[in-house]
Amino acid sequence: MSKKQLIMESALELFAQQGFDATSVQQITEHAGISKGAFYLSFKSKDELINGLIDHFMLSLISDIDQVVKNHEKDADLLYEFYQAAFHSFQKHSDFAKIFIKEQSKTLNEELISKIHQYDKLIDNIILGMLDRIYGEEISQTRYDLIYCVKGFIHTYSHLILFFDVPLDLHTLSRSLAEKTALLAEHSETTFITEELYHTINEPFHVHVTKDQLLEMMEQKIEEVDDSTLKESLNLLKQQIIEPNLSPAIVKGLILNLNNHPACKQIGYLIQDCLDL
Amino acid sequence: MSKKQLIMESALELFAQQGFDATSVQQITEHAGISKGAFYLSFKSKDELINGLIDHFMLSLISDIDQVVKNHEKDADLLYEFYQAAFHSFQKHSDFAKIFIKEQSKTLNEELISKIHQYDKLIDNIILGMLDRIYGEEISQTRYDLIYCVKGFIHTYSHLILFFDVPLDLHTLSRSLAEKTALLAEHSETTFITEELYHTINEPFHVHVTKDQLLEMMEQKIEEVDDSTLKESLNLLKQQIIEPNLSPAIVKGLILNLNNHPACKQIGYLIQDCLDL
DNA sequence: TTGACAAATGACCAATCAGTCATTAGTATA
DNA sequence: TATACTAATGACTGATTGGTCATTTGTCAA
Repeated sequence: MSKKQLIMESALELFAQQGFDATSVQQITEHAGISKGAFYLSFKSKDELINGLIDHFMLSLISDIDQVVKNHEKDADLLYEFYQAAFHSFQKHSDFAKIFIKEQSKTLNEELISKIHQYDKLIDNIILGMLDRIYGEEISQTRYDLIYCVKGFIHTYSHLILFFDVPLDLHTLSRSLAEKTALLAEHSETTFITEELYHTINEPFHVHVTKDQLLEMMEQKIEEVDDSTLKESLNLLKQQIIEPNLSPAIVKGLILNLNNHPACKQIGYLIQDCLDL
Repeated sequence: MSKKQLIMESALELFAQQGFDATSVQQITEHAGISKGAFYLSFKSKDELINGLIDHFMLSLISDIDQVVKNHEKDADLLYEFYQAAFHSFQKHSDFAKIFIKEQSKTLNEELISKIHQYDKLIDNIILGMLDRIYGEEISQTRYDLIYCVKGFIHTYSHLILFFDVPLDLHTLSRSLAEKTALLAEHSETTFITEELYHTINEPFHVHVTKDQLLEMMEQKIEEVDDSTLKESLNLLKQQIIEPNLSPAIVKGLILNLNNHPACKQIGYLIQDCLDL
């Protein structure tokens, strides 16, 4: 196991117990059995560690669920499989899930909040895609409300899984939530979250840039940056804009890479906008 | 406004923005326009302030909702009225609601966590009482699941109200959630949270305010209020708690006197609880 | 054995924290 | 005006924080 991984695992455990702020770098290094200096050889700050943890586990969680939803053929069981994937992933990475569920405190810096918001949007898109696939036009009036209901179900029941030490039957839980979701999808009629409201909330920035302008800006940015991840992400996204051939999850991940770095955040938004995500 | 109230209001605003840990006593006193020493004349520690805030607003929130549920006669509109009360209370005390929704971080000490857990149970009881009243035996298999669904709905939609600066139509929201809740209550059949599981999680719980504590609070309130009706009602109820001798109708009337005044609503709720009404 | 280089250390720093207390300001009574 | 008292102040303390860096340790090839 690399030193970076060792630190991440030690930190995750402590963060889940105490939260980000209440866990000192000292504690992390003691728990990992290394010195404070060694920590700063792997991460240039505590913030970078937190960022790394969130990126790592969020992408893992999202790709877990995305894969299940994408690979499942029968629409009949899809809701059930979705909830199963989500709760099993929560159980597998319970330390991270604890942080994800409760630590939305504004203690975090602006950058982190926006990052979490972006991941939240990714999850929204997975849920929305699933619901549209199963119910199509039937839920045109309630699709955005349904996203919120699904997330609400997951949130409340996650508390049971994460914060109480009771053996639970996730199969029954997933079946129960699939039944509830289906009931709402098939019979609920009142619209609260309109298309307009949803987009007001989720896409506050909208600057129109042409494709060519954007490609030129990306080219320039590729020259500017040093980080190889950023360079590659930008190159791949450039290809995607010229000729789309990557899966949405990959594209979204690449954009998140950009959003990690303040210098690339803006261009990340523009690319996202251009690719209609 | 008393110094204590001034500090609580200043602190609440900052806590809502930054969280408990990230807000220093220094910041609070600067924001309130007083010195650090003056803070410690009103509160013996930062923890005492946080405890006071949670007690004050939680009781306010709970008694608001409880009163609406108890006083509403027509079962048909009850769910709607419940959601209306909850969301309006959230909007009224949005700073506290923000803290309540997100700050469940374990940064808090054990005492606080258990306190929040107890308040959560009070809310559960209000919701359960309401659901039982409307649906009775019909939901015997799903009543505990329904509590979690209702709380999940409130949680997700609260995000919209609290963290985005968009004008929202709470009437439509409450109607929409009442419809959804009714759908689940009438058609959902799968049981996940059994009676046994529910009680495993929520170990038996008793009145969290002792008689002596309550009497002390009443004494204090008697000093505070000007209105002679309130003073007399409080005095009579104090006697009733020490030695019951009034008829139930009179007691109920006295409590109603208290509930009419915002400043006494909370203590009214506690007295009601203590006298087993 | 030596020398060169990277890996790792922990004493140290400035900043910030909750909480204290000697001092001062303000006010009411004599 | 003088006295007595409370309310309020803010410089201070000791503890803790994230982060640094001169120093030591470990590991090679020569």
